[in-house]
Amino acid sequence: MDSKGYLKHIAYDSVIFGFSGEKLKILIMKYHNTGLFALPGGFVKYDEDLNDAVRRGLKERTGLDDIYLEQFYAFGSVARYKPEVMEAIMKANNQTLDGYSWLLDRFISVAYYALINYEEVVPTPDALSDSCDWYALDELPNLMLDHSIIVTKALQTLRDNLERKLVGINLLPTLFTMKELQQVYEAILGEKLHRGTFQRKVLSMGILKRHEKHFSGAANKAPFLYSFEGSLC
Amino acid sequence: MDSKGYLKHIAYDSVIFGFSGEKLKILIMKYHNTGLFALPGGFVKYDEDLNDAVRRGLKERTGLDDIYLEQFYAFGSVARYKPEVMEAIMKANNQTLDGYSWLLDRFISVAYYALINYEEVVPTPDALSDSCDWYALDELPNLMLDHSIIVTKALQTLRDNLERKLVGINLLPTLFTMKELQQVYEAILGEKLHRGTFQRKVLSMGILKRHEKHFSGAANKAPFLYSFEGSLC
DNA sequence: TAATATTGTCGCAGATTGAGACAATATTAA
DNA sequence: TTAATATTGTCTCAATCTGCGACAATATTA
Repeated sequence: MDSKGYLKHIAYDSVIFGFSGEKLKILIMKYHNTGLFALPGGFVKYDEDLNDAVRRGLKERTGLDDIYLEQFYAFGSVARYKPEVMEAIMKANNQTLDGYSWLLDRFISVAYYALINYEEVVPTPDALSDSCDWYALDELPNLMLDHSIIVTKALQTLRDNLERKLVGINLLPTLFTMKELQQVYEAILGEKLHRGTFQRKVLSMGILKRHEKHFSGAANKAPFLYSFEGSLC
Repeated sequence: MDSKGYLKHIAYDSVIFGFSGEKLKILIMKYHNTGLFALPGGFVKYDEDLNDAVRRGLKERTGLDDIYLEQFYAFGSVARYKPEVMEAIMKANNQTLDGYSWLLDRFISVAYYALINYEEVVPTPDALSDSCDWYALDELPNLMLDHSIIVTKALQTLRDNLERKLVGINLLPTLFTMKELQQVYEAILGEKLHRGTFQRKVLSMGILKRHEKHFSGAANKAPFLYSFEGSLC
């Protein structure tokens, strides 16, 4: 157990979605002096639930508790085992490899996606990285290892789950307009939706509470504000 | 690396579905002299893809290659860490623990479900178990650890995926009648479906090929036989 | 006061779904 | 040989859902 109290061979990666400027974005880390971009990830302590490990990592990266989180796949191919990548990251940080050789071993990574309110987040790098920043899905840098595949699968799973639950709400502030909610859905699905149909469908689910109108200062009729009614899905 | 060439801390469990007697059934192992029942599972070799490890295990348990297989969740709570269970199994087999202490360590288990043609399978126990047999979902014995939860989640995921793809077909022989297909769906969903509506919907998907009629010997109009047309989903 | 951009809602046509009905047919009973 | 029976293949009809345009309401600007 020379692995600093972490389980060997097991890692997690997280695809943290936010919504801003009518676009879906995710958090990406950039490692010191390597030009390497990666998903936020981490390891699991010996006495820690896998899910708790991920929440711990999310808290460190975003400052948030109580995040909407969904596990979607465990990536376990041999092809993703590239010790030279981890070695480069360690060396760029002047770390000796003593006691860290377990990091060069093979890992199976359990991937999660999270949905958060963009405005509440303070992206925070870790010791090995010099940035943790938002990137729009259509403007991602090249990601290391199989992280691009992980992002693709995260988005696909999110789309599949979108119809079952009203998860899109987790990407918005407590109060939001129908138009904002529609824009979230359009960003996730990658297609335009008909305004009337969307509103009719969402309201028919009976889980939105309508509030007083919001006078935005724009040259048009003021929209209602809504909030989510019910337990976190 | 005293773990016989397997990755530490990582296991898999498989929920292998078959259809027989109008019921959904799964394969359950019974361990020697312990009264313990469990899902078929195993470990991942150092130079082996996670998915390949599961297929290797399925081949051993069922004799089949090319199985419809879907990963659905990685179970990683600390609560599932109960070394005394594994110890009891080993002792009941007169195994010394020398060289096997890695088996008493904590494991995260990646769970898969498989859909197979019941009639093609020859259930085969492994060295530690004295049976590998079919159990109907509503007549399962008590399963060790969190395996009951794994089964529940497998069934739920299967139901969710059922509408998206025509996966139910994987539970039937190459040639089948519309009634048989409907019975598979009813067994999975746990509810009766309307005959006319079901047939219309399935045929509208355009992925079934109709063959000549099948004279069953029953006192009624002979049904058509169908086969699945297209690539394995 | 008129023009403009959105919003909230409605109505209609087409598609989908749920449920029953009826003829066709393979076998058994008379 | 013929009638009875059980199941199959298909159809129809009503109810519901969906896509899409239309129209009035309204907050601001010209």
